[in-house]
Amino acid sequence: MVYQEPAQLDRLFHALSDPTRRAMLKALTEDEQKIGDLARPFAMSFAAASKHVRVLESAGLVRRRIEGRAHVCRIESEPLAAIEEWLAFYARFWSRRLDTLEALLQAAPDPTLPATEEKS
Amino acid sequence: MVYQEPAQLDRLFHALSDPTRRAMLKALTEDEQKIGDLARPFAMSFAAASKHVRVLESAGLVRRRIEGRAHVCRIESEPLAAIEEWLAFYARFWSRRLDTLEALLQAAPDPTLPATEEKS
DNA sequence: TTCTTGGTAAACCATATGGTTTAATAGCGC
DNA sequence: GCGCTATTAAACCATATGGTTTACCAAGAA
Repeated sequence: MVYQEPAQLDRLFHALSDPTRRAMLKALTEDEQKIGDLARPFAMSFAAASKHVRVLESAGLVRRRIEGRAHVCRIESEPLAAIEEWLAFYARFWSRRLDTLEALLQAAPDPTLPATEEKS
Repeated sequence: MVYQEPAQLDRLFHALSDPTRRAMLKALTEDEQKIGDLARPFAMSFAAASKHVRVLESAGLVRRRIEGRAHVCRIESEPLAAIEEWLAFYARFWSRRLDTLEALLQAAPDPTLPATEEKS
């Protein structure tokens, strides 16, 4: 069960409602990034970017590891499964979905993870 | 293409980040509801509920039809497909997903819609 | 030790959000 | 028209959000 209490969904959706944060998340799919790396692309102060990271962190979407003076961030996409789950309930209310999802299933048996339990 | 400009995703995620609004959305899966119906379950003023509906509406998740003095709301779940699409990119980064999705695909060939184009 | 770098903390600011209450508007029943 | 019902509008309030700036602290480099 990926069930998350409502507050967790709140934080999750809220974290994703900002384009900067979504961009950061995307950047993190490339590789781990230091806070500074994450901040650089954006026209905002370092401190602001740092706050964004914290929001992502508190939504569980980012994990932070401190290495010396650098804070290294890693995407933690597990929480997104909670959204998927939430979405599932509504899936039957739109049509295009089946095509989309099916494509997904075909598409990408995770190339990055060590092929965990992929549909056995 | 369900592509939505970033601002649309912003509005979408933001609309969903509030538990009241998610509850309203869920209520709307049962049937169409007047604003008053939507408001009733919540410990808040009518006006407050009305504002929530507007947020859902501006995210495209609810459509409003005026019938006499009543405003009748209907869920518009199409925009959720945009989230699904956004999520798709990250899907490969978590594992449990495949099981979940597959279950979904089996589960519910939409019982409410007139069997549109279901995977031909 | 001193300087620079990577980052947080704190104070502050403008605007957004979620709520209230009190009008005001429009449609139905009488 | 008169009053009740369904809803919005407007004014207001407290708190949250997204940003800034300035200080501060820890870790490498010189």
